[in-house]
Amino acid sequence: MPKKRVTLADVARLAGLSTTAASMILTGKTDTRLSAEAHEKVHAAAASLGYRPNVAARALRTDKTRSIAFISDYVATTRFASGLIRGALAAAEEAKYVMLVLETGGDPAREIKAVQAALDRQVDGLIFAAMRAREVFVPDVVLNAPVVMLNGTSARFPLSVLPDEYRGGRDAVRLLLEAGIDRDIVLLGHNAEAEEGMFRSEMITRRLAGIRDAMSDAGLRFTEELSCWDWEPNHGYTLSTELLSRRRPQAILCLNDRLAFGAYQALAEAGLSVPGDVSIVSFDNDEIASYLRPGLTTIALPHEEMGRAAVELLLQPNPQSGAMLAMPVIERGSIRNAS
Amino acid sequence: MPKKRVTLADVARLAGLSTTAASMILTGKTDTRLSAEAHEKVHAAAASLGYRPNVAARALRTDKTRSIAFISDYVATTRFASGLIRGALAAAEEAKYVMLVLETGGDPAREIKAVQAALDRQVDGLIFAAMRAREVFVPDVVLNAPVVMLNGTSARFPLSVLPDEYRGGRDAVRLLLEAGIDRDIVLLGHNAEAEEGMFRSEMITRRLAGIRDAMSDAGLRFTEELSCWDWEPNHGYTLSTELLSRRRPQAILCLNDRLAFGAYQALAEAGLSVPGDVSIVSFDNDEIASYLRPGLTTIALPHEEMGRAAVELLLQPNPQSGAMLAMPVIERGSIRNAS
DNA sequence: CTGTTAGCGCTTTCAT
DNA sequence: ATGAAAGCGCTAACAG
Repeated sequence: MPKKRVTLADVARLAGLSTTAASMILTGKTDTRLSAEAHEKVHAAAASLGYRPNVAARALRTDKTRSIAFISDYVATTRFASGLIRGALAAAEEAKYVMLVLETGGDPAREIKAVQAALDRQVDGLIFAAMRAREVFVPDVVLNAPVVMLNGTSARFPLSVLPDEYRGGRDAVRLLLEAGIDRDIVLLGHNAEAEEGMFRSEMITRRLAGIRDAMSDAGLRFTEELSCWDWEPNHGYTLSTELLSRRRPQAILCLNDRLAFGAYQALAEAGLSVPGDVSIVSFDNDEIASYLRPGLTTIALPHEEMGRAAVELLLQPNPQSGAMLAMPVIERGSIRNAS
Repeated sequence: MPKKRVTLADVARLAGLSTTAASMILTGKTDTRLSAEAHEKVHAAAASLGYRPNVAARALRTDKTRSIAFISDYVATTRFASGLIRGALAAAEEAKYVMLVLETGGDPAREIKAVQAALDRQVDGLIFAAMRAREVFVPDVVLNAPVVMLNGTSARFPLSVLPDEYRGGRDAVRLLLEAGIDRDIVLLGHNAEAEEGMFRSEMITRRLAGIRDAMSDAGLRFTEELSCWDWEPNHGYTLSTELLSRRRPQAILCLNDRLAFGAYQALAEAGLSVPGDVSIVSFDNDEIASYLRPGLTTIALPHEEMGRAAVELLLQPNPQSGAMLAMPVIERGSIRNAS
C-alpha cells in the first residue's frame, strides 16, 4: 500500500497546534517562546506518526538541501578514489549531510553536465576531486555554492586539500639516511616531463623537490634515475631488471608502491633479498604495500583524512585557507639498518 | 554576486507566454497542441537565460527527483566497491539520474539513518549493495520506492543482481582440465564454516558447488583442501608454504586472487615456478592479478556490469526478475598446458 | 506566546 | 491553442 507520507500538518493536527508551532519546535528554533508543553506534544506527535520532513519542500523555502556533490574525474580507476570518497562520506554523515557522487572521466562535457545535475538539485556545496593530481578544470558556470578542490588545485577556487608531498619526499629520504644508507641510492620513476614539462603535475613536482632537497642536504646524489611514464608494476619490473644487470644499489627509492612492487619482482628473480641486499622505500601506502613480503615501508597518502578535510572545509562558515595534510610514514620491513 | 536563479516564470515572460505553456514545452509534453512558434520562443528564451529547472520544486509536485540511493556496507574496504559504484554511476548518468552514495559499515543503526536520509530526499529508488556477499539487512521502514539488491539478497526484496558463481566455479576447474591437469589439485581457502556454518555465504557456497560439481563430473577429487577464514595474502602464503613442505601439487585452485598472491610468494620462495612447476587458477580478477608475474588466470567478478545492471533494473518500469551475470574467464599465464 | 497568511518554483486541472 | 489558479510541504513574516 502506497501509504501517504506523513506531513507537518498531520503532526500539528495531532498535537493540536498550528503547523508554524510544529515547524519551529521541530527545527529547534531557540529564540521562540513556545510552552514546554507544546514542545512535548509536538515531539510526541512527530514520533508517533513517524514524521520525516520533506527535504524538497524545505529546500524550496530555505535553499538548503543538506547535500553536497563530490565530483571526481575517476572513481574506480585508482584505489585512491575510494579512500577519498570514504573519508568524505564519513564526514558528511557526521554532519548529517548526504553526498552525491558524480564521475566525469576528466571530460569537459561530462564535467559540465555533472555540475549542472548537482546544481539542479540545489547542493549546498561541491567538491572537485582529482585522482590524477593536477590543475583541475572546473566548468565555467555560475556557482553560488562553496567549492573545495580535493587533491588538486584550481585558479578559480582557492580552497584546496592537498597532501604535504614536499615533507613526504623529505621523509622518504630521511628514512634511508637514518638507516645508515648513504651511497648508491637509485631513484625509480622519475619522469622529466612530469617534473618540468607541460604536463607537469604540481604534486609530483613537490614530492620530488622534497626528495632532492633532502638528498642534497645530506650531500648525496642519486647514482641513477630511472624514468618511465606510467607508474605501473611492469615498468618497475623492467627498469629494475635492467638496473640489476648493471649494478646492485644499496637502496631504491620508488616514486610509488606499484613501481616498488615491480622492483620486488625483479629483485626476487635476481635472487636478491629485500631488505638484506637492497632496501626499498616508496610512496602511497597502496593496498599492495602490506601484501608484499617483507612489507613495504612507504610514505602514505592520507586518503580518508583528505576526504574528511574536504567536506569539513566545505561545511565551515568562513574557511580561511585550505588544508595541507601530513603524509604518515608507514614503516614496515623494506629498509635494512646498515649502520 | 549571488545572481538570482532563473525561474520558469522568467523564461515564460521573455517568451511572452504563460508559465503553463513554458512548462509544457520544456518538459516535452507531446499531447498538447502549442504552436511551433511557441515552442521556438520558449526554447530560445530558456537557452538565452540559461534556465535550469529547480528539481526540488518539481519534486514537490511530481514526487520524482531523478536521483537514486546507493547504500552499501563498505565502500573503500575492497576494490570490489569501486567497480560496483562506477558501473552504477555510469548507468545512472546515462539515464540522467544522479546517485547518492551512503555507507553503513553494516551497522543497523547507520543503515536506518542512511535509508531515512535517502527517503527524506525523495529518491526514486534504492540499491542495497553488499561488499561481503550475504543476506543483507534492510531496515524495516516504509519503502514506497523500488529496491534492488546488489551482490546480495534479501527476503523482502526479490530483485537481486548477482554474479553467476556456480558457472564461475565450474569454469575454474574446466580451465585446469582443458590444460590436461588431472591429478593432485589442491583447493586453497575452503572454509567449512562458510560452506555450511551459520555464517554461510550464499555466493561462496555456489562458487564451491560449481567447483565440486565440475571436479566430480571429471571423476576428480582435491588431494587437499586448505582452509582459512580471511582470504588475505598472508594466509595464502602460510598455507602454501606449509603445503609445499609436504608435497608439490600439480595445481592450486585458489578461492580468490589475494590468496593466490600469497601462493605465488610461497612458490617463489620455494624456488618453484608458476606455471612451470605449479599451475594456479583463481577468482575475482582483482587488480593484483594483472600485476603478478606471470599474470594470474582468474575468473572475474564483473563489478562494473553488476553496478550497471542494478541501476538498469531499478529504473525499469516492471522488472520481472533479477540478473545473474556471467563471470568472465580471464586467461593470463598461470596455467601450464600439461597435455 | 501562538496562529494566519503568503509564498518558494513548479506542474496540472480546468476554463476559456 | 493558451492561460489562470490551485497546491505539493514547508518556513518566515506578520498579526493577534
